Amino acid sequence: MRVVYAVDLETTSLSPDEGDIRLVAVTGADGSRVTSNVRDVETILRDPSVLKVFHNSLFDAYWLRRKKFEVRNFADTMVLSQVLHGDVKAGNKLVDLAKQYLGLELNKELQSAENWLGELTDQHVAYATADSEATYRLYPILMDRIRERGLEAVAERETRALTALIRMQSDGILFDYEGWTSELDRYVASAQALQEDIRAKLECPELNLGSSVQLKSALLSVGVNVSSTKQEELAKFGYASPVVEMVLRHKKALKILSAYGDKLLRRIGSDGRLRGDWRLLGTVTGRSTCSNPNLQGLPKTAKRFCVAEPGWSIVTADFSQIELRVLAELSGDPEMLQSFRDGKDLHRKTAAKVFAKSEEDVTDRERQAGKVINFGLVYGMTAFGLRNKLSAQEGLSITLEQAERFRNDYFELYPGVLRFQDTMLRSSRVKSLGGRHWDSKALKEIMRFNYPIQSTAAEGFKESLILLNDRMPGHWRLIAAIHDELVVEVPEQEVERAEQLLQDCMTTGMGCLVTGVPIEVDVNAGAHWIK
DNA sequence: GCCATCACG
DNA sequence: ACGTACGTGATGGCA
Repeated sequence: MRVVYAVDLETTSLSPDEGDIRLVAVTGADGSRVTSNVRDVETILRDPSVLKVFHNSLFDAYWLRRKKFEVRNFADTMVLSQVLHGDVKAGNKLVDLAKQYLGLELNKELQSAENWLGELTDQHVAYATADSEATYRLYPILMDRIRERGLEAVAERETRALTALIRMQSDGILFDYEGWTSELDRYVASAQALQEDIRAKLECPELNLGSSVQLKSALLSVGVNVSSTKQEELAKFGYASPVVEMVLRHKKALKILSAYGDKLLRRIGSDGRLRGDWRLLGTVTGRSTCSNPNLQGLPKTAKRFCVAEPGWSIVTADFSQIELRVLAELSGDPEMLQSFRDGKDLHRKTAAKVFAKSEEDVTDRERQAGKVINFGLVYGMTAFGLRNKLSAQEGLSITLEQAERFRNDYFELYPGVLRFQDTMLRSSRVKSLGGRHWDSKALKEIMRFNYPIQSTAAEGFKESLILLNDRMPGHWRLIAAIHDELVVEVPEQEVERAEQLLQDCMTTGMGCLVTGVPIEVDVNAGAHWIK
Protein backbone atom coordinates (compact mmCIF):
# COMPACT_ATOMS: atom_id res chain seq x y z
CA MET A 1 0.00 0.00 0.00
CA ARG A 2 1.43 3.28 -1.11
CA VAL A 3 1.90 6.08 1.41
CA VAL A 4 0.70 9.45 0.17
CA TYR A 5 0.81 12.88 1.76
CA ALA A 6 -0.43 16.14 0.32
CA VAL A 7 1.73 19.11 1.25
CA ASP A 8 0.92 22.80 1.13
CA LEU A 9 3.25 25.70 1.95
CA GLU A 10 2.35 29.22 3.04
CA THR A 11 5.05 31.82 2.59
CA THR A 12 5.64 35.46 3.46
CA SER A 13 6.61 36.41 -0.08
CA LEU A 14 6.32 35.17 -3.64
CA SER A 15 10.07 34.81 -3.91
CA PRO A 16 12.29 32.74 -1.60
CA ASP A 17 14.92 35.48 -1.94
CA GLU A 18 12.81 37.81 0.14
CA GLY A 19 10.66 35.61 2.33
CA ASP A 20 10.28 32.59 4.55
CA ILE A 21 8.14 29.52 4.80
CA ARG A 22 5.53 30.34 7.41
CA LEU A 23 3.42 27.18 7.59
CA VAL A 24 3.46 23.68 6.20
CA ALA A 25 0.23 21.70 6.12
CA VAL A 26 0.44 17.96 5.58
CA THR A 27 -2.51 15.66 4.95
CA GLY A 28 -2.31 11.87 4.91
CA ALA A 29 -4.55 8.88 5.58
CA ASP A 30 -4.06 9.61 9.27
CA GLY A 31 -5.39 13.17 8.98
CA SER A 32 -3.82 16.61 8.79
CA ARG A 33 -1.27 18.54 10.73
CA VAL A 34 0.25 21.96 10.45
CA THR A 35 3.67 23.16 11.53
CA SER A 36 5.65 26.36 11.24
CA ASN A 37 8.90 24.39 11.22
CA VAL A 38 9.71 22.46 8.05
CA ARG A 39 12.10 20.27 10.06
CA ASP A 40 9.05 18.57 11.57
CA VAL A 41 8.17 17.08 8.20
CA GLU A 42 11.67 16.80 6.75
CA THR A 43 11.77 13.00 6.85
CA ILE A 44 8.47 12.71 5.01
CA LEU A 45 9.70 15.08 2.30
CA ARG A 46 12.95 13.17 1.88
CA ASP A 47 11.50 9.67 2.01
CA PRO A 48 11.41 8.20 -1.53
CA SER A 49 8.85 5.60 -0.49
CA VAL A 50 6.34 8.31 0.42
CA LEU A 51 4.63 10.16 -2.41
CA LYS A 52 4.18 13.87 -1.79
CA VAL A 53 1.44 15.67 -3.69
CA PHE A 54 1.61 19.41 -4.24
CA HIS A 55 -0.69 21.72 -6.11
CA ASN A 56 1.81 23.67 -8.23
CA SER A 57 5.09 22.13 -7.15
CA LEU A 58 7.00 24.79 -9.06
CA PHE A 59 5.99 26.96 -6.14
CA ASP A 60 6.09 24.64 -3.09
CA ALA A 61 8.86 22.22 -4.04
CA TYR A 62 10.87 25.10 -5.49
CA TRP A 63 10.64 27.01 -2.21
CA LEU A 64 11.70 23.93 -0.31
CA ARG A 65 14.68 23.43 -2.60
CA ARG A 66 15.75 27.07 -2.24
CA LYS A 67 15.49 26.69 1.55
CA LYS A 68 17.70 23.58 1.32
CA PHE A 69 15.10 20.92 2.00
CA GLU A 70 15.26 17.82 -0.12
CA VAL A 71 12.03 16.58 -1.71
CA ARG A 72 12.03 13.14 -3.28
CA ASN A 73 9.11 11.48 -5.04
CA PHE A 74 6.35 13.94 -5.66
CA ALA A 75 3.40 14.63 -7.95
CA ASP A 76 1.41 17.72 -8.81
CA THR A 77 -2.37 18.04 -9.04
CA MET A 78 -2.10 21.21 -11.11
CA VAL A 79 -0.04 19.42 -13.73
CA LEU A 80 -2.44 16.45 -13.71
CA SER A 81 -5.31 18.85 -14.24
CA GLN A 82 -3.50 20.55 -17.12
CA VAL A 83 -2.85 17.21 -18.79
CA LEU A 84 -6.44 16.14 -18.26
CA HIS A 85 -8.25 19.29 -19.38
CA GLY A 86 -6.08 20.26 -22.33
CA ASP A 87 -6.43 23.90 -21.30
CA VAL A 88 -3.14 24.69 -19.58
CA LYS A 89 -4.07 28.26 -18.68
CA ALA A 90 -7.52 28.45 -17.10
CA GLY A 91 -9.40 26.18 -14.73
CA ASN A 92 -6.44 24.47 -13.08
CA LYS A 93 -6.32 26.38 -9.81
CA LEU A 94 -6.98 24.49 -6.61
CA VAL A 95 -10.24 26.41 -6.09
CA ASP A 96 -11.44 25.40 -9.55
CA LEU A 97 -10.67 21.72 -9.02
CA ALA A 98 -12.10 21.62 -5.49
CA LYS A 99 -15.34 22.99 -6.85
CA GLN A 100 -15.43 20.76 -9.90
CA TYR A 101 -14.47 17.45 -8.32
CA LEU A 102 -15.25 17.84 -4.62
CA GLY A 103 -18.13 20.31 -4.70
CA LEU A 104 -16.10 22.32 -2.24
CA GLU A 105 -15.85 26.12 -2.08
CA LEU A 106 -12.33 26.96 -0.95
CA ASN A 107 -11.93 30.30 0.73
CA LYS A 108 -8.98 32.08 -0.92
CA GLU A 109 -9.04 35.28 1.17
CA LEU A 110 -5.66 34.55 2.74
CA GLN A 111 -3.91 33.53 -0.49
CA SER A 112 -1.80 36.65 -0.87
CA ALA A 113 1.65 36.56 0.76
CA GLU A 114 1.08 39.75 2.78
CA ASN A 115 -1.49 37.88 4.87
CA TRP A 116 1.27 35.65 6.21
CA LEU A 117 3.55 38.31 7.66
CA GLY A 118 1.88 38.94 11.03
CA GLU A 119 0.57 36.85 13.91
CA LEU A 120 -0.83 33.50 12.81
CA THR A 121 -4.32 32.56 13.96
CA ASP A 122 -6.54 29.48 13.87
CA GLN A 123 -7.89 30.90 10.66
CA HIS A 124 -4.45 30.67 9.04
CA VAL A 125 -4.07 27.08 10.17
CA ALA A 126 -7.53 26.21 8.86
CA TYR A 127 -6.72 27.82 5.53
CA ALA A 128 -3.53 25.81 5.01
CA THR A 129 -5.23 22.61 6.14
CA ALA A 130 -8.13 23.10 3.73
CA ASP A 131 -5.68 23.39 0.83
CA SER A 132 -3.69 20.29 1.68
CA GLU A 133 -6.86 18.29 2.34
CA ALA A 134 -8.33 19.30 -1.00
CA THR A 135 -5.08 18.37 -2.73
CA TYR A 136 -5.05 15.00 -0.93
CA ARG A 137 -8.59 14.19 -2.04
CA LEU A 138 -8.07 15.41 -5.59
CA TYR A 139 -5.02 13.31 -6.37
CA PRO A 140 -6.71 9.88 -6.71
CA ILE A 141 -9.67 11.38 -8.56
CA LEU A 142 -7.44 13.08 -11.13
CA MET A 143 -5.30 9.95 -11.52
CA ASP A 144 -8.42 7.90 -12.24
CA ARG A 145 -9.53 10.35 -14.91
CA ILE A 146 -6.05 10.33 -16.42
CA ARG A 147 -6.22 6.55 -16.71
CA GLU A 148 -9.72 6.65 -18.16
CA ARG A 149 -8.56 9.04 -20.85
CA GLY A 150 -5.41 7.03 -21.64
CA LEU A 151 -3.17 9.90 -20.61
CA GLU A 152 -0.92 8.01 -18.19
CA ALA A 153 2.17 8.28 -20.37
CA VAL A 154 1.72 12.03 -20.77
CA ALA A 155 1.10 12.55 -17.06
CA GLU A 156 4.06 10.45 -16.09
CA ARG A 157 6.42 12.29 -18.44
CA GLU A 158 5.24 15.67 -17.18
CA THR A 159 5.54 14.61 -13.55
CA ARG A 160 9.07 13.37 -14.13
CA ALA A 161 10.03 16.57 -15.91
CA LEU A 162 8.97 18.68 -12.91
CA THR A 163 12.15 17.90 -10.98
CA ALA A 164 14.23 19.27 -13.84
CA LEU A 165 12.17 22.46 -14.07
CA ILE A 166 12.42 23.05 -10.34
CA ARG A 167 16.15 22.61 -10.56
CA MET A 168 16.33 25.04 -13.46
CA GLN A 169 14.19 27.56 -11.63
CA SER A 170 16.47 27.31 -8.59
CA ASP A 171 19.78 27.43 -10.41
CA GLY A 172 19.12 30.58 -12.46
CA ILE A 173 21.68 32.19 -14.77
CA LEU A 174 24.67 34.23 -13.69
CA PHE A 175 24.23 37.56 -15.44
CA ASP A 176 26.94 40.10 -16.24
CA TYR A 177 25.18 43.18 -14.93
CA GLU A 178 27.99 45.65 -15.74
CA GLY A 179 28.48 44.33 -19.25
CA TRP A 180 24.80 44.47 -20.12
CA THR A 181 24.46 47.95 -18.63
CA SER A 182 27.15 49.34 -20.90
CA GLU A 183 25.64 47.50 -23.85
CA LEU A 184 22.34 49.18 -23.02
CA ASP A 185 24.07 52.57 -22.98
CA ARG A 186 25.11 51.97 -26.56
CA TYR A 187 21.52 51.14 -27.50
CA VAL A 188 20.28 54.33 -25.80
CA ALA A 189 22.80 56.45 -27.74
CA SER A 190 21.98 54.75 -31.00
CA ALA A 191 18.21 55.06 -30.46
CA GLN A 192 18.58 58.75 -29.63
CA ALA A 193 20.70 59.53 -32.68
CA LEU A 194 18.34 57.61 -34.94
CA GLN A 195 15.31 59.35 -33.48
CA GLU A 196 16.80 62.79 -34.19
CA ASP A 197 17.68 61.85 -37.74
CA ILE A 198 14.30 60.29 -38.44
CA ARG A 199 12.38 63.24 -36.99
CA ALA A 200 14.41 65.65 -39.12
CA LYS A 201 14.04 63.62 -42.30
CA LEU A 202 10.29 63.27 -41.81
CA GLU A 203 10.00 66.93 -40.73
CA CYS A 204 8.10 65.87 -37.67
CA PRO A 205 9.93 67.12 -34.54
CA GLU A 206 7.38 65.69 -32.07
CA LEU A 207 7.05 62.26 -33.69
CA ASN A 208 6.65 59.40 -31.22
CA LEU A 209 8.36 56.49 -32.93
CA GLY A 210 6.63 54.08 -30.59
CA SER A 211 3.25 55.04 -31.99
CA SER A 212 2.42 53.10 -35.13
CA VAL A 213 -0.39 55.55 -35.89
CA GLN A 214 1.95 58.56 -35.86
CA LEU A 215 4.71 56.73 -37.70
CA LYS A 216 2.41 55.62 -40.48
CA SER A 217 1.19 59.13 -41.21
CA ALA A 218 4.69 60.63 -40.95
CA LEU A 219 5.98 58.11 -43.49
CA LEU A 220 3.06 58.87 -45.78
CA SER A 221 4.06 62.55 -45.80
CA VAL A 222 7.33 61.60 -47.51
CA GLY A 223 5.59 59.30 -49.94
CA VAL A 224 6.11 55.98 -48.17
CA ASN A 225 2.69 54.39 -48.04
CA VAL A 226 2.71 51.37 -45.74
CA SER A 227 -0.29 49.30 -44.71
CA SER A 228 1.25 48.76 -41.29
CA THR A 229 4.49 49.71 -39.55
CA LYS A 230 5.55 46.20 -38.74
CA GLN A 231 9.03 45.05 -39.64
CA GLU A 232 7.78 42.74 -42.37
CA GLU A 233 6.00 45.60 -44.17
CA LEU A 234 8.73 48.21 -43.66
CA ALA A 235 11.37 45.81 -44.96
CA LYS A 236 9.74 45.98 -48.39
CA PHE A 237 10.71 49.66 -48.52
CA GLY A 238 13.83 49.50 -46.40
CA TYR A 239 16.17 48.52 -49.20
CA ALA A 240 15.21 51.61 -51.21
CA SER A 241 14.55 54.19 -48.50
CA PRO A 242 17.26 55.31 -46.05
CA VAL A 243 14.73 56.72 -43.57
CA VAL A 244 12.77 53.45 -43.45
CA GLU A 245 16.01 51.64 -42.90
CA MET A 246 16.69 53.94 -39.92
CA VAL A 247 13.21 53.33 -38.55
CA LEU A 248 13.88 49.60 -38.68
CA ARG A 249 17.11 50.00 -36.73
CA HIS A 250 15.38 52.27 -34.22
CA LYS A 251 12.62 49.75 -33.64
CA LYS A 252 15.21 47.09 -32.90
CA ALA A 253 16.97 49.26 -30.33
CA LEU A 254 13.69 50.35 -28.74
CA LYS A 255 12.57 46.75 -28.34
CA ILE A 256 15.77 45.75 -26.59
CA LEU A 257 15.61 48.77 -24.29
CA SER A 258 11.97 48.43 -23.29
CA ALA A 259 11.77 44.68 -22.83
CA TYR A 260 15.27 43.76 -21.73
CA GLY A 261 16.66 46.93 -20.19
CA ASP A 262 16.02 47.92 -16.60
CA LYS A 263 13.30 45.32 -16.28
CA LEU A 264 15.78 42.54 -16.82
CA LEU A 265 18.30 44.04 -14.42
CA ARG A 266 15.67 44.26 -11.69
CA ARG A 267 15.16 40.51 -11.85
CA ILE A 268 18.69 39.64 -10.80
CA GLY A 269 18.91 38.13 -7.31
CA SER A 270 21.40 38.95 -4.57
CA ASP A 271 23.55 36.05 -5.83
CA GLY A 272 23.87 37.74 -9.23
CA ARG A 273 21.66 35.15 -10.88
CA LEU A 274 18.71 35.82 -13.12
CA ARG A 275 15.63 33.70 -12.43
CA GLY A 276 12.40 33.53 -14.39
CA ASP A 277 9.11 31.87 -13.50
CA TRP A 278 9.14 28.59 -15.38
CA ARG A 279 5.89 26.83 -16.22
CA LEU A 280 6.11 23.15 -17.03
CA LEU A 281 3.07 23.28 -19.27
CA GLY A 282 2.81 26.66 -20.92
CA THR A 283 1.14 25.52 -24.14
CA VAL A 284 -1.39 22.88 -25.11
CA THR A 285 1.24 21.22 -27.26
CA GLY A 286 3.31 20.46 -24.17
CA ARG A 287 5.97 23.13 -24.40
CA SER A 288 7.27 24.79 -21.26
CA THR A 289 7.28 28.58 -21.02
CA CYS A 290 9.00 31.18 -18.87
CA SER A 291 8.03 34.66 -17.75
CA ASN A 292 9.24 37.55 -15.58
CA PRO A 293 11.55 37.62 -17.41
CA ASN A 294 10.98 35.35 -20.38
CA LEU A 295 14.33 33.58 -20.49
CA GLN A 296 13.25 31.68 -23.59
CA GLY A 297 12.92 34.96 -25.46
CA LEU A 298 16.17 36.63 -24.51
CA PRO A 299 17.57 38.40 -27.57
CA LYS A 300 20.82 36.98 -28.91
CA THR A 301 22.59 40.18 -27.88
CA ALA A 302 21.70 39.53 -24.23
CA LYS A 303 22.74 35.88 -24.25
CA ARG A 304 26.34 37.03 -24.48
CA PHE A 305 25.93 38.41 -20.97
CA CYS A 306 24.64 35.16 -19.54
CA VAL A 307 27.95 33.96 -18.19
CA ALA A 308 29.61 31.10 -16.35
CA GLU A 309 31.17 31.75 -12.98
CA PRO A 310 34.99 31.85 -12.99
CA GLY A 311 36.40 28.39 -13.65
CA TRP A 312 33.11 27.16 -15.09
CA SER A 313 31.67 26.95 -18.62
CA ILE A 314 28.29 27.27 -20.25
CA VAL A 315 27.52 24.27 -22.43
CA THR A 316 24.64 24.43 -24.89
CA ALA A 317 23.18 21.70 -27.04
CA ASP A 318 20.43 22.01 -29.59
CA PHE A 319 18.55 19.69 -31.87
CA SER A 320 19.23 20.24 -35.53
CA GLN A 321 16.03 20.84 -37.54
CA ILE A 322 13.97 18.86 -35.08
CA GLU A 323 10.50 19.80 -36.33
CA LEU A 324 11.44 18.83 -39.89
CA ARG A 325 12.72 15.50 -38.61
CA VAL A 326 9.47 14.97 -36.73
CA LEU A 327 7.58 15.82 -39.91
CA ALA A 328 9.65 13.20 -41.75
CA GLU A 329 8.76 10.66 -39.06
CA LEU A 330 5.05 11.51 -38.98
CA SER A 331 4.60 11.73 -42.73
CA GLY A 332 6.92 8.87 -43.62
CA ASP A 333 7.87 10.80 -46.76
CA PRO A 334 10.55 8.63 -48.41
CA GLU A 335 12.56 11.49 -49.90
CA MET A 336 12.66 13.43 -46.65
CA LEU A 337 13.50 10.31 -44.63
CA GLN A 338 16.29 9.33 -47.00
CA SER A 339 17.67 12.84 -46.94
CA PHE A 340 17.99 12.83 -43.19
CA ARG A 341 19.41 9.31 -43.19
CA ASP A 342 22.05 10.41 -45.68
CA GLY A 343 22.87 13.40 -43.52
CA LYS A 344 21.88 15.79 -46.29
CA ASP A 345 21.14 19.49 -45.92
CA LEU A 346 17.37 19.68 -46.37
CA HIS A 347 17.25 23.44 -46.97
CA ARG A 348 19.73 23.05 -49.81
CA LYS A 349 17.76 20.16 -51.25
CA THR A 350 14.53 22.16 -51.23
CA ALA A 351 16.30 25.15 -52.79
CA ALA A 352 17.75 22.96 -55.54
CA LYS A 353 14.26 21.72 -56.38
CA VAL A 354 12.48 25.10 -56.52
CA PHE A 355 15.35 26.90 -58.26
CA ALA A 356 15.76 23.96 -60.64
CA LYS A 357 19.48 23.42 -60.25
CA SER A 358 21.85 20.90 -58.74
CA GLU A 359 22.47 20.99 -54.99
CA GLU A 360 26.11 22.02 -55.47
CA ASP A 361 25.07 25.10 -57.46
CA VAL A 362 22.67 26.43 -54.82
CA THR A 363 23.87 29.83 -53.54
CA ASP A 364 23.71 30.89 -49.89
CA ARG A 365 20.78 33.18 -50.61
CA GLU A 366 18.91 30.41 -52.36
CA ARG A 367 19.55 28.08 -49.46
CA GLN A 368 18.11 30.72 -47.10
CA ALA A 369 15.02 30.83 -49.30
CA GLY A 370 14.88 27.04 -49.11
CA LYS A 371 14.87 27.34 -45.34
CA VAL A 372 11.94 29.76 -45.41
CA ILE A 373 10.05 27.37 -47.68
CA ASN A 374 10.77 24.32 -45.51
CA PHE A 375 9.71 26.01 -42.30
CA GLY A 376 6.77 27.86 -43.80
CA LEU A 377 5.30 24.74 -45.27
CA VAL A 378 5.66 22.78 -42.02
CA TYR A 379 3.25 25.31 -40.58
CA GLY A 380 0.90 25.14 -43.54
CA MET A 381 1.79 28.38 -45.23
CA THR A 382 -0.09 29.40 -48.38
CA ALA A 383 1.50 30.75 -51.56
CA PHE A 384 0.50 34.24 -50.46
CA GLY A 385 2.25 33.86 -47.12
CA LEU A 386 5.30 32.36 -48.77
CA ARG A 387 5.59 35.30 -51.16
CA ASN A 388 5.33 37.81 -48.29
CA LYS A 389 7.83 35.99 -46.15
CA LEU A 390 10.41 35.62 -48.91
CA SER A 391 10.07 39.28 -49.73
CA ALA A 392 10.25 40.51 -46.13
CA GLN A 393 12.90 38.13 -44.85
CA GLU A 394 15.05 37.50 -47.85
CA GLY A 395 14.38 40.55 -50.02
CA LEU A 396 13.34 38.13 -52.71
CA SER A 397 10.45 39.50 -54.69
CA ILE A 398 8.43 36.96 -56.58
CA THR A 399 4.93 36.87 -58.00
CA LEU A 400 2.07 34.90 -56.51
CA GLU A 401 2.33 32.53 -59.44
CA GLN A 402 6.00 31.87 -58.69
CA ALA A 403 5.19 31.32 -55.03
CA GLU A 404 2.50 28.88 -56.03
CA ARG A 405 5.04 27.10 -58.23
CA PHE A 406 7.51 26.90 -55.29
CA ARG A 407 4.80 25.31 -53.24
CA ASN A 408 3.90 22.81 -55.91
CA ASP A 409 7.58 21.98 -56.47
CA TYR A 410 7.96 21.38 -52.75
CA PHE A 411 5.06 18.96 -52.61
CA GLU A 412 6.25 17.24 -55.77
CA LEU A 413 9.55 16.58 -54.01
CA TYR A 414 7.92 15.51 -50.75
CA PRO A 415 4.53 14.01 -51.69
CA GLY A 416 4.31 12.31 -48.31
CA VAL A 417 4.06 15.70 -46.63
CA LEU A 418 1.01 16.62 -48.66
CA ARG A 419 -0.53 13.24 -47.82
CA PHE A 420 0.21 13.80 -44.15
CA GLN A 421 -1.47 17.20 -44.16
CA ASP A 422 -4.42 15.74 -45.98
CA THR A 423 -4.76 12.90 -43.50
CA MET A 424 -4.63 15.33 -40.59
CA LEU A 425 -7.36 17.45 -42.17
CA ARG A 426 -9.61 14.43 -42.59
CA SER A 427 -9.06 12.75 -39.22
CA SER A 428 -11.50 13.39 -36.41
CA ARG A 429 -8.63 13.34 -33.94
CA VAL A 430 -5.02 14.38 -34.29
CA LYS A 431 -2.30 12.82 -32.15
CA SER A 432 1.26 13.34 -31.03
CA LEU A 433 3.66 10.41 -30.74
CA GLY A 434 3.91 11.00 -26.99
CA GLY A 435 0.24 10.39 -26.25
CA ARG A 436 -1.50 13.76 -26.63
CA HIS A 437 -4.61 14.01 -28.75
CA TRP A 438 -7.06 16.66 -29.83
CA ASP A 439 -10.54 16.62 -31.22
CA SER A 440 -10.21 18.05 -34.74
CA LYS A 441 -13.39 20.06 -34.39
CA ALA A 442 -11.70 22.12 -31.71
CA LEU A 443 -8.75 23.02 -33.94
CA LYS A 444 -8.35 25.39 -36.84
CA GLU A 445 -7.35 23.41 -39.93
CA ILE A 446 -3.78 24.61 -39.89
CA MET A 447 -3.32 23.57 -36.26
CA ARG A 448 -4.27 20.01 -37.14
CA PHE A 449 -0.97 19.40 -38.81
CA ASN A 450 1.05 21.76 -36.71
CA TYR A 451 0.07 20.39 -33.30
CA PRO A 452 1.27 16.81 -33.86
CA ILE A 453 4.65 18.14 -34.99
CA GLN A 454 5.20 20.77 -32.33
CA SER A 455 3.84 18.47 -29.67
CA THR A 456 5.94 15.43 -30.57
CA ALA A 457 9.06 17.60 -30.63
CA ALA A 458 8.15 19.03 -27.21
CA GLU A 459 7.56 15.58 -25.77
CA GLY A 460 10.84 14.22 -27.10
CA PHE A 461 12.54 17.30 -25.71
CA LYS A 462 11.09 16.60 -22.27
CA GLU A 463 12.27 12.99 -22.41
CA SER A 464 15.75 14.41 -23.05
CA LEU A 465 15.45 16.85 -20.19
CA ILE A 466 14.37 14.10 -17.81
CA LEU A 467 17.31 11.91 -18.82
CA LEU A 468 19.73 14.77 -18.42
CA ASN A 469 18.45 15.75 -15.01
CA ASP A 470 18.61 12.14 -13.81
CA ARG A 471 22.12 11.58 -15.10
CA MET A 472 23.91 14.87 -14.54
CA PRO A 473 25.94 15.29 -11.35
CA GLY A 474 24.38 17.30 -8.54
CA HIS A 475 26.95 20.07 -8.66
CA TRP A 476 26.23 20.96 -12.30
CA ARG A 477 23.66 23.65 -12.95
CA LEU A 478 20.68 23.42 -15.27
CA ILE A 479 20.31 26.85 -16.82
CA ALA A 480 17.67 26.81 -19.53
CA ALA A 481 15.45 24.63 -21.71
CA ILE A 482 14.28 26.40 -24.84
CA HIS A 483 12.13 24.15 -27.06
CA ASP A 484 15.08 22.54 -28.82
CA GLU A 485 18.04 23.72 -26.77
CA LEU A 486 19.40 22.70 -23.36
CA VAL A 487 21.87 24.81 -21.45
CA VAL A 488 24.00 23.78 -18.46
CA GLU A 489 26.82 25.32 -16.43
CA VAL A 490 29.65 22.98 -15.46
CA PRO A 491 33.21 23.20 -14.11
CA GLU A 492 35.67 23.84 -16.96
CA GLN A 493 37.38 20.49 -16.62
CA GLU A 494 34.05 18.69 -17.07
CA VAL A 495 33.06 20.37 -20.33
CA GLU A 496 33.81 17.37 -22.50
CA ARG A 497 31.84 15.09 -20.27
CA ALA A 498 28.94 17.54 -20.34
CA GLU A 499 28.98 17.75 -24.12
CA GLN A 500 28.89 13.99 -24.35
CA LEU A 501 26.13 13.63 -21.79
CA LEU A 502 23.97 16.27 -23.45
CA GLN A 503 24.40 14.67 -26.83
CA ASP A 504 23.60 11.26 -25.46
CA CYS A 505 20.57 12.29 -23.39
CA MET A 506 19.12 14.32 -26.23
CA THR A 507 19.45 11.71 -28.95
CA THR A 508 18.22 8.98 -26.60
CA GLY A 509 15.35 11.11 -25.26
CA MET A 510 14.07 12.16 -28.67
CA GLY A 511 14.70 8.60 -29.84
CA CYS A 512 12.01 7.38 -27.42
CA LEU A 513 9.46 8.90 -29.80
CA VAL A 514 11.22 9.49 -33.11
CA THR A 515 12.59 6.14 -34.23
CA GLY A 516 12.88 6.29 -38.01
CA VAL A 517 14.94 9.45 -38.40
CA PRO A 518 18.46 10.06 -37.13
CA ILE A 519 18.60 12.80 -34.48
CA GLU A 520 21.42 15.31 -34.66
CA VAL A 521 22.54 17.50 -31.77
CA ASP A 522 24.97 20.42 -32.03
CA VAL A 523 26.98 21.30 -28.93
CA ASN A 524 28.85 24.43 -27.93
CA ALA A 525 30.84 25.52 -24.90
CA GLY A 526 32.26 28.80 -23.70
CA ALA A 527 32.49 31.41 -20.97
CA HIS A 528 29.03 32.64 -21.95
CA TRP A 529 25.87 31.46 -23.62
CA ILE A 530 26.55 31.07 -27.34
CA LYS A 531 23.73 30.40 -29.78
C1' DG B 1 -8.24 45.91 -21.60
C1' DC B 2 -7.21 45.38 -26.36
C1' DC B 3 -4.15 46.04 -30.32
C1' DA B 4 0.06 46.14 -32.79
C1' DT B 5 4.54 44.92 -32.57
C1' DC B 6 8.56 41.99 -31.84
C1' DA B 7 11.86 39.02 -28.83
C1' DC B 8 12.40 33.69 -28.95
C1' DG B 9 11.65 28.60 -30.67
C1' DA C 1 -14.68 36.55 -52.19
C1' DC C 2 -11.67 36.10 -48.32
C1' DG C 3 -7.60 35.63 -45.83
C1' DT C 4 -3.57 34.09 -45.91
C1' DA C 5 2.10 30.35 -40.58
C1' DC C 6 2.37 27.46 -35.48
C1' DG C 7 3.46 28.29 -30.25
C1' DT C 8 4.73 31.71 -26.54
C1' DG C 9 5.65 36.51 -23.26
C1' DA C 10 6.29 41.57 -22.92
C1' DT C 11 5.75 46.25 -24.20
C1' DG C 12 3.76 50.98 -25.20
C1' DG C 13 0.00 53.26 -27.28
C1' DC C 14 -4.60 54.11 -27.25
C1' DA C 15 -9.55 54.11 -26.15
